[in-house]
Amino acid sequence: MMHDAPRTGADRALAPRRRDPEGRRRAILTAASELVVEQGAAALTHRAIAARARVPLGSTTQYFASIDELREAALQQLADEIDASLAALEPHAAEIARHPERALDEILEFLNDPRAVHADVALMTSGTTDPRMRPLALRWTDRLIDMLAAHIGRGRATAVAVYLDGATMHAALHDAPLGRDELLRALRGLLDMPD
Amino acid sequence: MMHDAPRTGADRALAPRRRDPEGRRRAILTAASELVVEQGAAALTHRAIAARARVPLGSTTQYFASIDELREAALQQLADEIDASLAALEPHAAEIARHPERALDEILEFLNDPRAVHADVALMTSGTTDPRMRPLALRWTDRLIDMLAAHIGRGRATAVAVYLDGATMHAALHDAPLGRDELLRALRGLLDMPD
Amino acid sequence: MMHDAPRTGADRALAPRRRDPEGRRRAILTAASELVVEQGAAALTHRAIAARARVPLGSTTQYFASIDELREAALQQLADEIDASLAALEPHAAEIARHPERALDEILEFLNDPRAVHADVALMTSGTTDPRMRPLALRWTDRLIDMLAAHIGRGRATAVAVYLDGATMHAALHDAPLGRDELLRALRGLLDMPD
Amino acid sequence: MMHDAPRTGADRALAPRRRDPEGRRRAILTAASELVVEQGAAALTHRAIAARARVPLGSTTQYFASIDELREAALQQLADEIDASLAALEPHAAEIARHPERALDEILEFLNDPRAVHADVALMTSGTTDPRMRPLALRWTDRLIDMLAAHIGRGRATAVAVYLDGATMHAALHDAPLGRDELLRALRGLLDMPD
DNA sequence: TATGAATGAGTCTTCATTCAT
DNA sequence: GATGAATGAAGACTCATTCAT
Repeated sequence: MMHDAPRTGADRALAPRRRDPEGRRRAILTAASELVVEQGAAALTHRAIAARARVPLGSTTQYFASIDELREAALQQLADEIDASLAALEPHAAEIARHPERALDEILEFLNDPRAVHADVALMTSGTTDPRMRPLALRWTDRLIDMLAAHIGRGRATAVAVYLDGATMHAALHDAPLGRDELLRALRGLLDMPD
Repeated sequence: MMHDAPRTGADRALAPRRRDPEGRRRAILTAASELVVEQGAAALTHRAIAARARVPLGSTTQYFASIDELREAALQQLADEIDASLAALEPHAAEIARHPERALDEILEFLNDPRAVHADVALMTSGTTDPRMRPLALRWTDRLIDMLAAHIGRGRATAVAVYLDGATMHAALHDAPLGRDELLRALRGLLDMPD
Repeated sequence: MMHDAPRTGADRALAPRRRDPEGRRRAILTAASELVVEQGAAALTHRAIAARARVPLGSTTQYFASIDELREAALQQLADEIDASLAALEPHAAEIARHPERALDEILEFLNDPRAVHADVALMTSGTTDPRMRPLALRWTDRLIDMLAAHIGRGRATAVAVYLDGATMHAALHDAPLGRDELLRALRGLLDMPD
Repeated sequence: MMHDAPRTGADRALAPRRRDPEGRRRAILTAASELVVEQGAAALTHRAIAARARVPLGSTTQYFASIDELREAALQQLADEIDASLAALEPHAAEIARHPERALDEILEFLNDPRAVHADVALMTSGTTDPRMRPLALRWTDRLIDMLAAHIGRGRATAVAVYLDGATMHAALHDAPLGRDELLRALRGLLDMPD
C-alpha cells in the first residue's frame, strides 16, 4: 500500500507550504507589488494576484480584508522600497552643493531601475486619483526635500525634488533615462539658483 | 396635433439631437474626456460615458468599436487640448531666455487649471502602462522641447520640460501648484546651465 | 447552407422571448415571489431566482438594481395579492357582528391557501427583521382593523386582527388550518367583548 | 519566572477558559442564540458566533458538526427559555377563567421582553420554512394549550394560544406591545366563548 | 441607423468546512 | 483536543459586447 512521502523543504518551495501564514502573506503582497509595478495600481485584481502568487483565490481575501487594503499594502511596500533608495542618497546630501556627482550615482541607480521607477510612478498616480494615497505619494518627495533643505535651502531642495519627479516620469516613458551629464548640468543649474 | 419644434443649437448642448452623428460623437468623446480627467483612464465605462453624455448606451459602441478605442480617442482629445496650451506658450518661446516671466504666465495658467493638469497626468500614466499610448504621452513634452530647443539649445530645453513635468505632478498632488517665484527661479537656474 | 428558421410564437414560449422586457421583469418577479413563499425572504438569491425564472443570471440584476430591491419588490407583490383577499372580505365587514359566518368563508379561503398564508408569514417575519419592511408587514393588519373598526369599534377590530394573525401562523405551522367552528366561536367571543 | 494565575469563575464569564469543554459549548450556544434573536436564524455564521462568544473559529465546528446543527441547537435553547416563561404562567392556569389578571402579568412580562418575543418569532419562522423545526416551533403553543385545556377546555385553550401567537407577532412588529386592558378584554372574550 | 435588452465573463467578498500543526 | 490557516463554492454586482428590433 502506498503512502505519501513526507514532504521535504524542496516540495514546499514548489507548491507553497501548507501552513506558512507569514510566507503566504508575503507571497501575496509581493505578487501584488509586482503587478502594481507592471500594470499600475488600478489594474489590481484578486485573481491576478492569486495567479501570480500561485495561491488559491480565497487566500487573498484571507490575508487582506479588501482589494483596497491589499492595494494600499502593496503601495506601502513599494514606498518602503523607495525609501531605501532615498537612504542611499542621504550620506551625499550634505555635500550635494559642492559634489553633486556623488549623489548623482545614487539617482542614476534609481532611474535605471525600472521597478523603482514604475513603483514611484504608481505611487504618484495613485495619489492623484485617490486622496487617501496622497500621503504615501508625497512621502518620497517630502523626505527628499527635508533631507536637502538643511544643506541647500528649501527652495532649491524643492526645485531639485520637482525636477527629479519629472526625471522619474521621463524614465518611465522612455527606454533609457536621462543621461548622466544632462542630469548633472540640470542639477547644477538648480543648485545655483537663488533660494 | 403637436409636432416637435425644430431643435436649435442651444438644445444640442443638452441632449445631442437625433441624426447628428458628428455632434453625438463629439458628445461621447467630451464625456469620456471629462471622466478620464476626473477619475483616470482606467475607470472609463460605457455606461458612465453614456450617462454623462446623455446619450443612449448603444451609441457608445456605435461610434467606437471598443472601450479601448474610446479611451484612446479620449486621451487623444486631451492631448489636443494640451497642445492648445502649448500653442499659447509658443510666442514666448523665442525670448524665454531673456524674459522667462512672459512664458511663466502661460505655464501658471496651465498649472492652475486642474483639468489640464489631470489630463496631462492621465496621459503620462497611460503611457507608462500601455506602450501604445506612449507617443501620445510624449507628444507634449517632445513638442515643448522642439519649441524651446531652437532658442536655448536642446539640453536646456529638455531640462525645462522635465522640470515642468515634475511641476505638473506636483500640482496634481497638492492643493496649490508651485508659486510664481519658485518657478521663475528654477527656470532661470535651468536656463543658465551649460547646454 | 442552413439558416435559422424564423422564430414562431411557440418557440418563444419555451425559451423566454428574445426581447420582452415586461415579460422578463414579470417572470423574475414571479419567480422571486414563489421562492419567498416557499423558502422565506431571507433565502432569496440571484441564482435561485434566475434558475426558477429560466432566465440568465445577468437578467436579474438588469431589472432590479440589487437583491434587496428584488426582495422588496417580491414582498410588495405578495402584499398586493393579500390585499385582494382583504378586498373579498370587505363586503362582509359591515355585518360581521351579526353574521360572522359570511366573513368566515373568506377567512377560511385565505387560511386554506398555502401560498397566501406563507406570503403573509414572509411579510410578517421580514418586518420583524428589517425595519424597512415593517410598513409592508403591517399593511394587511392595519387595513383589516380600519375596515372593521367602523362597524365594531377599534378595540374589537384589533383583537380580531391579532387573532387572525395568530391563525395565519397556526396555518403555516400545521397541515390543516383551524376548523370553521373553532374560528367562528373565537370570532364571536371577540366580537362580544366590550370595546 | 511568571506563571498563569489559576482562572477563577469570574474569568470564565469573559473568555471561557481552556479545557472547559462544557463552558465553551455553552458560550458558543449562548452567542448563537443571541444572534438568532437579534438577526434571525438565517443570518447565523460560524464567524459571527465565534466572535460573539470570544472563542476561536475552530471551536464552533469542534462542538457542532455543522452550521445547521448549531442553528438547531440555538433554537432549541431559545425554546427552552420560552418554556421557562410558560412555567411562570402555570400556577395561574387553574384560575385563569375567574382571574385572568393574574396570568396577564406573566403574559405581559413575556410580551415586553424583546428577547423572548424575537426568540419566539425566530422559532415560528424557522418552523414555517424548515419542517424539521416544526416540533420546536409548536412546542410552546402546544404546551400552553395542554396547560389551559384541563381548566377551560381545549377549544378555548386553543383560541387563547392562537390569540397570544398573534399578540407575539404584534409585539415584534410594533414598538410597544398591546396594552393590558386590550389583552384582558380579548382574553375574557375568548374565555367566555363556548368550548 | 439607433437603441437598449441580453448575456456571460469576471470582480469583490463571504463562508462552511477541512485539516495541518 | 484546539486552533486558525486553507480552499473552493457561492453570493452580489458590474460591464463589455452583441444583436434583435
